[in-house]
Amino acid sequence: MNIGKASETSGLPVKTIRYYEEIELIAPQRLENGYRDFSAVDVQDLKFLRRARDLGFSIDECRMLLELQRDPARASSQVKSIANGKIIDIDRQIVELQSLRATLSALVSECRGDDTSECAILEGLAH
Amino acid sequence: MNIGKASETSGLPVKTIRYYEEIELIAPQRLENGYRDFSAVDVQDLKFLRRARDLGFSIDECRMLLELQRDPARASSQVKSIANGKIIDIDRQIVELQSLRATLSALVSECRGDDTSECAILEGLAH
DNA sequence: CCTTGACCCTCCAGTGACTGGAAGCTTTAT
DNA sequence: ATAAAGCTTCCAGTCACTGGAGGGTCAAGG
Repeated sequence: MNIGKASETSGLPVKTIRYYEEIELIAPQRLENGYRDFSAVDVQDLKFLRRARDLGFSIDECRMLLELQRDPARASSQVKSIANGKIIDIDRQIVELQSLRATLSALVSECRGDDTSECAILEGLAH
Repeated sequence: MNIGKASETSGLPVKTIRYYEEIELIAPQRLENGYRDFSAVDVQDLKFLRRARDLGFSIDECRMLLELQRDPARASSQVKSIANGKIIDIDRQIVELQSLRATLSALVSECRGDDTSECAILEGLAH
């Protein structure tokens, strides 16, 4: 299967797939004409990568997860701890965003938002 | 005031301040020896930038906000609409993160996390 | 057989918002 | 006089792609 089809099947852009090869996440075979030739396993890996990226795992985390997936002697506890770390990250991000939202929202509610120049938001930022 | 003091007073790293000059967010004077010389207004602007960045505004948004701050004929409605746009962005991000968290959390709860290789998380990603 | 268009290839540059480091001034303190 | 700290510019790297130039390959239609 060449790269266009692999892209369509995996849902990853062609450019991204080439990039993943460059950083050695995947290593598809090459045909005599130089075209990449994706096996069923390669395409599986691409799908795996897409889902893991969508879930917020970094490329390095994806690399670890992929290695674990390929390792028959893995312990599921290793995978679980990576995933738990990610959940903690996400929770931290959510808390931070909620705090930003509260601050912004307070500023906005104090700003009249008319055609005069007085503005509580700018004042709040200049503080 | 030279850059080290401006950094200390504004809370922005020296490198960041130089970068802000490069992208023309600020334009401090220069002394005869080539050193940047920050006025009180420059330092105010730096503080403003730090707070706005902390609140999640992009550099381009900060540029708009700074221009509005400097413009005595501004309408507070312009500022308010930028801030409201940012709140909408933040809400979108929060929703997305919550959804990721739910998915991850469901996978994690199905994974035994022991020393066996069977792992619901990897299976979920491979799907 | 030729052409057209859709693929594929590599390589280079740019994104956002910095950050690190090298190489070389100037100033300050001892 | 010298050493340390602070300043300057310029170049490269970060993360995870993305866009484009320039060129080779392949399948279908005339």
